[in-house]
Amino acid sequence: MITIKEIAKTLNMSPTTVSNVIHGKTKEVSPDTIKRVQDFLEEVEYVPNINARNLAQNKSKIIGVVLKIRQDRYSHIYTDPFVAEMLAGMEEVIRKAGYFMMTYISDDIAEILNHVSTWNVDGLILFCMLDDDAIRVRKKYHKPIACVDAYISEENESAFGDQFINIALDDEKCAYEGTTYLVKSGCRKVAFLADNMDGVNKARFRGYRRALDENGIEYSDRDYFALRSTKKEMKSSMASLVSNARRYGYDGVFSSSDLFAIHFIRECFKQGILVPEEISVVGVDDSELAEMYRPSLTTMHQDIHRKGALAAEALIRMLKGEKLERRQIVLKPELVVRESVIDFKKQSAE
Amino acid sequence: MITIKEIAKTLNMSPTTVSNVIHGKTKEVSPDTIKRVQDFLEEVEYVPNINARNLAQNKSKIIGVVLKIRQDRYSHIYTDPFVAEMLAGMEEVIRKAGYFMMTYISDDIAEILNHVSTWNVDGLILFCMLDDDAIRVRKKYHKPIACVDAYISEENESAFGDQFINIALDDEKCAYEGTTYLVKSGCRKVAFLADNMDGVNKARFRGYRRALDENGIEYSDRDYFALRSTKKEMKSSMASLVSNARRYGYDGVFSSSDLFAIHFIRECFKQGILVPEEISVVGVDDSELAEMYRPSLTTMHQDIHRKGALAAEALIRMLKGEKLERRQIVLKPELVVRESVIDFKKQSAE
DNA sequence: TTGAAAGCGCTAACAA
DNA sequence: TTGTTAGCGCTTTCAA
Repeated sequence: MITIKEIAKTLNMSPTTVSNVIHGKTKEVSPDTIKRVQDFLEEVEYVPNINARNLAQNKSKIIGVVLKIRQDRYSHIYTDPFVAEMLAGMEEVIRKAGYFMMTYISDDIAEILNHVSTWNVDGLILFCMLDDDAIRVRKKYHKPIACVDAYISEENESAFGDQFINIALDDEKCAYEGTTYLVKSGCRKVAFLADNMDGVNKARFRGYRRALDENGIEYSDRDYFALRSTKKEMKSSMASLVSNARRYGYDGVFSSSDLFAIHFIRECFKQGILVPEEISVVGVDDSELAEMYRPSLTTMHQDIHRKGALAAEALIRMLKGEKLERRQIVLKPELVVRESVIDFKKQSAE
Repeated sequence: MITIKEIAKTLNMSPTTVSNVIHGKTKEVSPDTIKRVQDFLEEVEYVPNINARNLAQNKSKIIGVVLKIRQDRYSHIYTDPFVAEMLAGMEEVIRKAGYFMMTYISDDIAEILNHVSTWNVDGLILFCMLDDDAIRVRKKYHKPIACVDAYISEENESAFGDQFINIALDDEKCAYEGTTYLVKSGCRKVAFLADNMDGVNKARFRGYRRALDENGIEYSDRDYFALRSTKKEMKSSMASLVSNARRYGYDGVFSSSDLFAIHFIRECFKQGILVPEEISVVGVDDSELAEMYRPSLTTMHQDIHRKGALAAEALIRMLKGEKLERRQIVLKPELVVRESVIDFKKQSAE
């Protein structure tokens, strides 16, 4: 690889001039030299050494995407359709803006911080982070941060300063509408399926409860179908949830993700329970799976690709020094009716 | 961020000593100084500046994963379950070996080479590359390369030198066994579904043809179901393939991927054709979708995760200076019987 | 309009 | 056992 210094020597000029031409700081360079340099650069196929550049400029052009996740989860995080679609959205934006995406998977904040600071990462996208974790990152990392689906409590809001944005979904509404749809379709005993009660699911649970309340349906603790989603336990856990659903006569399930919804339905068929005839299911996400599956999933659509893209775009705007108007963008979910919820009219016609 | 020089000054010693301790070159350092340095490093939470290190050592600790792909494909490459699983396999190995993974998506070899050389990438994993493209990369890039699913012709073999390995599947056998299974199950008119005829699919097509030949089934050009898999055309293309299948009385399809198989089946149901009762389908990959779908897919299993991991492992061994015994690793596919092929016994019992 | 030179943080060859 | 120093390739300030 040829260096600027060598080029300068061959062309009989100083490295400064060459560097200036490369960076288009061309106001004070004669058209003649510009041409000479540019031609030569092409001829020798000059490629800058990013390490040197980063060192000199104290930056990296890297955007770190941090996926904090328990290592024993059912699927590797890349194969989760939601994550994949989100990453896809980010990747495109980041690449087109001339940055590089570096994903980092870990459940250890210290490790993450370490990584981020050795690479001198210019900006961070945090996914699946809880309050305190995000704060720990912010305390040590003073460049722009974009979160996806974070739940930041009021008291902590201020700690984040203005180099910060959160892209979220209106989770309460999401579950409220999904559950309401189930009830309106005739379900009387509706479960809430999720594998944790963190920020996102806590909000969804609230929405679910509100829908029950407003329709005069009583909630009992048994209605929360707590899935164990580790590699080892996922299958057996799902099996026992489904058999519970049968035993106690559930006729509807609001699932906190399409992925779980599909696993649930699959297990239903295995146990001889028909979906949607005996149990109706509503998912969340409308990931690529939802339309593909059979029965196709009735689900709360969110534009995952856009969510990723928005996070990346906002981050890049911050990197350019722009001030963002908002610290939080909340996307609206939308019900997509497909086949996994019982068709009320059809049913009553029989 | 504190630097080695600063640390040295505070501790009243030279940067070299500090650097030596950091790197465990501790044979020539007194236990006392070692302790002092280590304690201090912890105290100030020293983190090396990778850019500086890379510059000085002329390396990067980055492994580039190049996904060469047409931009207009049906799904973004991250959301392809096969790719996701492969990346997952790579990521784990790369991270645990102390390297960093940087994915790069492009269909422009020049751009890829450019990227690789600015970042001074230590090793490369190439996916979905054709012969000549891989050669173009090799010509400019002289560090270790691992390919996944490349088809290198004999004449080109030598051009790659020994810093090279290819991880492949026995594609001919894969299609041969899948097709044979369809025929043995009673299918008489079997189509071959794929969206291109590149290396992998060419080999699979050969296997498919051989299976037909050996069972005395004649092949006609119409039996190749050429799917158009761009975003715009995928759906309509699949629809017309399925209606063709019905018109000409196909009773079996060997699909070059699970993903396409599922889309095919989905479209069958849309058009009122039953799978497997009227058409049997065999896929390839056994990606996470296969088991999840309904009917679950009978498919040629390959260990995708392992494929990714193997590529990464081989690459890392090359980076460590080991000589590999083989230039090519060929994985064996294995038939996994599920629900998408007609059950012969059941059928004849009726 | 162009050039000289210092410095980014780290490593490594060599000297002490 | 420890220290000095040059240099990795690029940017940038300041001088010419």
